[in-house]
Amino acid sequence: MNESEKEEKPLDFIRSTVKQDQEDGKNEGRVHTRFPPEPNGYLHLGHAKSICLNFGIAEEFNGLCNLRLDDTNPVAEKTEYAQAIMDDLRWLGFDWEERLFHASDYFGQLHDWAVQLIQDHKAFVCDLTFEEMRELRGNLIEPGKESPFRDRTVEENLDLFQQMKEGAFDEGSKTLRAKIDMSSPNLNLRDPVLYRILDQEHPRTGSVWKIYPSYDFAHGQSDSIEGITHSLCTLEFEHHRPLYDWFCENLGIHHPQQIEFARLNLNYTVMSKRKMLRLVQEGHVHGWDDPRMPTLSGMRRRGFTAQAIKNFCERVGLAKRENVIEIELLEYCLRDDLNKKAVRRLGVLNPLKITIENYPSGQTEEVDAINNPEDEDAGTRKIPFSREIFIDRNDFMEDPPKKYFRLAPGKEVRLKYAFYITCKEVVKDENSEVSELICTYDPESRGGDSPDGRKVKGTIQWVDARSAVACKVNLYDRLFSNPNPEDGEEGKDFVDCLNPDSLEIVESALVEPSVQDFEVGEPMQLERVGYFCIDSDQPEDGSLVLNRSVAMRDSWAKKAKK
RNA sequence: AGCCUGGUGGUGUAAUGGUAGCACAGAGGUUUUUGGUACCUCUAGUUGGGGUUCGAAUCCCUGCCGGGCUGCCA
Repeated sequence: MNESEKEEKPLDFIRSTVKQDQEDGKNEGRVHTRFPPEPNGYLHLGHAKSICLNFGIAEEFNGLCNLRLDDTNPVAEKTEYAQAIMDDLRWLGFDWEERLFHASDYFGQLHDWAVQLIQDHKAFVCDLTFEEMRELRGNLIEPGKESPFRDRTVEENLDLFQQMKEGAFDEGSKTLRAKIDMSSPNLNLRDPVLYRILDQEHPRTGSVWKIYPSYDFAHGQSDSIEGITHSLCTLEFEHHRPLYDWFCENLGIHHPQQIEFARLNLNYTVMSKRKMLRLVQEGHVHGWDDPRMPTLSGMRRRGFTAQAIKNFCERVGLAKRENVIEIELLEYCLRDDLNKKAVRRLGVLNPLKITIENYPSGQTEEVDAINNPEDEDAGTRKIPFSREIFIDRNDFMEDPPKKYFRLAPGKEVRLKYAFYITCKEVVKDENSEVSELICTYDPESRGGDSPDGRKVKGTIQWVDARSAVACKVNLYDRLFSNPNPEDGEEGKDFVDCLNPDSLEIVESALVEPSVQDFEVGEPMQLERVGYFCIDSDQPEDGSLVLNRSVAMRDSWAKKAKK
């Protein structure tokens, strides 16, 4: 991309702000963002949008982006998740260099700031129970009432807070709260909790802390400590911004700018960690990396490329309005990337045997096949061909409709890269199912052209019977049958919208021999069928399992449906 | 109900007072040894009503609709 093209591309509202700030010399022209996941689950496509935004902006504006694990709640957080987060980020291709941080790195500083607020008469220790606090908070239309403990002396607060820290009190018996405004229309400002007592081992700090800061008390300050300039988050934090600002101002520390954007929603799926956790725990899917999951690990296993995901994140755009992206855009991005990258192979999902009666039995030859018509550098390969082959059942019809270009009694088709064949006879089994086709071939048509120049409209894929490799294939479809499982009809749970056919297993497909040489996850296109890769979970007997990443576009199927 | 926030083709996103554009989806076509890809054409939009203005998606007023907010989650 040259400079003028860069100029012309319109900036989203966040980039416009960042650009303006940089030009105005705000933060000395520095741009520093961060990606702050909580290690309580796996990263998903929604996170990818945020990742691309934060790392993308840092790169575009000559800045930096930190990775910060927001580990303020040891109840739900695990190192397993932290590890997976880093694996996924690296796979996507982003590098935080030496800037891996944890909110827990700042527990000491956060504690000192809490003490500072107490000394400034801006925070107090509260003995209210969970229920009492909720009652006094008021509601959407009525102001709250102040806690009876709000006027404790600084000394008393300091002493109590110290004891909280030392573990003198039971979990839930006391909190440290900010003194802001119990009548604020923004409920987050009604004396929010800064610290709660949690009798919980922390994955990083062990048992040294008995109290843990809340999100509101940790996030902005963590940003501040790291010198973040633009703190980008999703819309649901909009109501927290006044609090974010309040802490930075009242503590007198560097004040990053929080900017909110709309999170990503995709139809036919769910995009919340909580819901995904349920899918995993209740066994609706086979784990966080189930290829039907919108997690990055699931998508990777399914055969998505990092590039396809990044392209998608760029195309979905960025704004403040709620959005639901159509899953077709995701599929488009995958096909678009794979079309350029994936080498082509031949395979049949549903084999139908063909005997070529005029081909000498016992003879085998090799035909040349192009590895990728979109990439000359991918070269060619040889595929074995002989008297007995298999084609896909979909490519034969005994009684074909008009404009059906594939094989039918008396019709001629081209076997890709090989010969023209003509169907002479249909053999049926005892159930009158088609069990085999007897065909003839045209020896002159080797390579797929005949010297007489006759037109053969249909070209189909095939495999040689003797050398083909059997494999199992997982065909994945959308996880939900409802476009918006997140808010189905009333009383309807999102798991009721699960698509019962989201996984179709083909037990005995046949592929050309070289497919065995692929590595796990390496993309291939089975011509005319779709994009596939070898599953990461391979059976111990050495047999092959393929995952379908996405089917080819199929305009014939669309037409035939009408 | 109160507060906050948002409304541009089916979906998403541009245009910030001057020709409503792009992508995906949909329809049709050309090319093709993948009914793929590529290419071409078409369909389709400013939430309603007032106002300001030579001129409004854009500014003002008002209605309507969507989303968020009453965790010691993040």
